[in-house]
Amino acid sequence: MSSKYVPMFTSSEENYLKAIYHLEIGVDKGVSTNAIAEKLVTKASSVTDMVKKLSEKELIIYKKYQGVTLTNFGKKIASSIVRKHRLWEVFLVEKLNFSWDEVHDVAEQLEHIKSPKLINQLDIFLGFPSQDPHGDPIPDKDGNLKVVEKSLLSTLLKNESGICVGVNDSSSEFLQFLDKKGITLGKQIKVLEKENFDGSLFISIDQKKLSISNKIANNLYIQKQ
Amino acid sequence: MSSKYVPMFTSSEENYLKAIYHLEIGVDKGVSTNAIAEKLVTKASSVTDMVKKLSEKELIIYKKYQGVTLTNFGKKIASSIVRKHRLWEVFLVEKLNFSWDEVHDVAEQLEHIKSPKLINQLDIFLGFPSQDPHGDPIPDKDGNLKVVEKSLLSTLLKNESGICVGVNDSSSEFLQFLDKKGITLGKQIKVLEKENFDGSLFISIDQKKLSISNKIANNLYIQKQ
DNA sequence: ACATATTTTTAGATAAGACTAAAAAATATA
DNA sequence: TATATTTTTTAGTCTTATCTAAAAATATGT
Ligand SMILES: [Mn+2]
Ligand SMILES: [Mn+2]
Ligand SMILES: [Mn+2]
Ligand SMILES: [Mn+2]
Repeated sequence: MSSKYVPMFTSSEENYLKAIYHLEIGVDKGVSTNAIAEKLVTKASSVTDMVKKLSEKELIIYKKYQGVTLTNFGKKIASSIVRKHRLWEVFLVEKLNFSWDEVHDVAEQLEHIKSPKLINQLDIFLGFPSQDPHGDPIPDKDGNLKVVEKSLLSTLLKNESGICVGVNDSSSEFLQFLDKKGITLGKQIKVLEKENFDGSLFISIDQKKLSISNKIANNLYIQKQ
Repeated sequence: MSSKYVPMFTSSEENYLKAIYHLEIGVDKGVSTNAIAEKLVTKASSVTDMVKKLSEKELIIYKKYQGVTLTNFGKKIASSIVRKHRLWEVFLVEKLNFSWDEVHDVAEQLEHIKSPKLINQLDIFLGFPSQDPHGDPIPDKDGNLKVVEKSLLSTLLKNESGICVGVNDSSSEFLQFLDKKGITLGKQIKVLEKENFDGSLFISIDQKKLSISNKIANNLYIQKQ
């Protein structure tokens, strides 16, 4: 009888790994203590303590004052947490009738449940979704992401159009704002006018026309057509 | 990522409340420190500490050396944890293809997820089940249990029969043993012979006949016919 | 280059929840 | 009733994860 060694980490350790995972995307330097502290709404001194522990466990590379980087091992753990988070979000929306602005806080709890079988079966039950309700990709078991081509709505020019495929900000305020305007994933958006002085857009979606600020356009991902 | 959910009670507090809830069923005295310690696989001194805290929060009545009793408030919290535990067990078996001997440990984790909407929607999704996979009743939102008439198989006499409706021991060893013998909830069992000297039974289930020990018969609930 | 500002680390404290060992109270037994 | 045993509580320690305040290192600006 062979039993596989499954490393156990505390929820706190997992949250730090996930924060570092998100923060190191697209940057080549180490992730700073302050950046982690800000993301986790904690103090820099707490981060220093935890970062020493994670380094001890070979989950991250840490040298004093140099910031941190995930090791391959750390990446594996972090992406498995992200995978769980996003699969649970799909479950909540698809099966339990949650709206996309209600799922995040619950998923923050569910992502720490330890059971390989649970997450495998959930994946099967949901039909192997590749994206969560916010259009973010769900890592596979090996941590690989299916990268989808997407651009910010703000990069569209006048008379160009695209399909709404994701959000940059997934705060419930922003998501509820989008709901109010009838902007949901999958919908087509066409830019009818673009104001130079403030970057605001006049767009059409469904049969409706509306204007949206530059801030909105900077937080909405579309797939160009 | 930045939202900090402040739970009303910690997982540890909830586990103590649940343990007391189960231990005080059918007894009129306070639940002893040692009984709680044994149930939670911890030390009596730890129990004393926690019991003081729960008493402070008016979840239990505690007087030194007298054992503890849940207050109505404590009962409400405890039964809501049991409700969550059992609903999650149903979910795992009905939707995720877990077998009844695999669900308990995962449900021990899931029962501490804080989200009233989650548990309401889960209840709807599962079709308002009244029992968990082990035949145990699921408390409603107010903590009320639908009491079902049931007896131990060992109380059946020769030539009497009944429907298998629950287990007294839900350890995975016992449940796997039942699986191996083809004994699952809903099946009819008839007592063909009853040995006086050791209490063992010779029974029929489906088309098969088999003998089971008194220990088994003492851990299986049936509804008499 | 050097003073200033910012970032990061250290030192020490706190709180929750567990433990061990020993004291105190309750219970059982002779 | 006196003694022995068991149960429960207390006292003190440990670990994890936080915090504040202060020191040290790094980055910035003139
Ligand atoms: Mn989320
Ligand atoms: Mn998401
Ligand atoms: Mn259970
Ligand atoms: Mn059960």
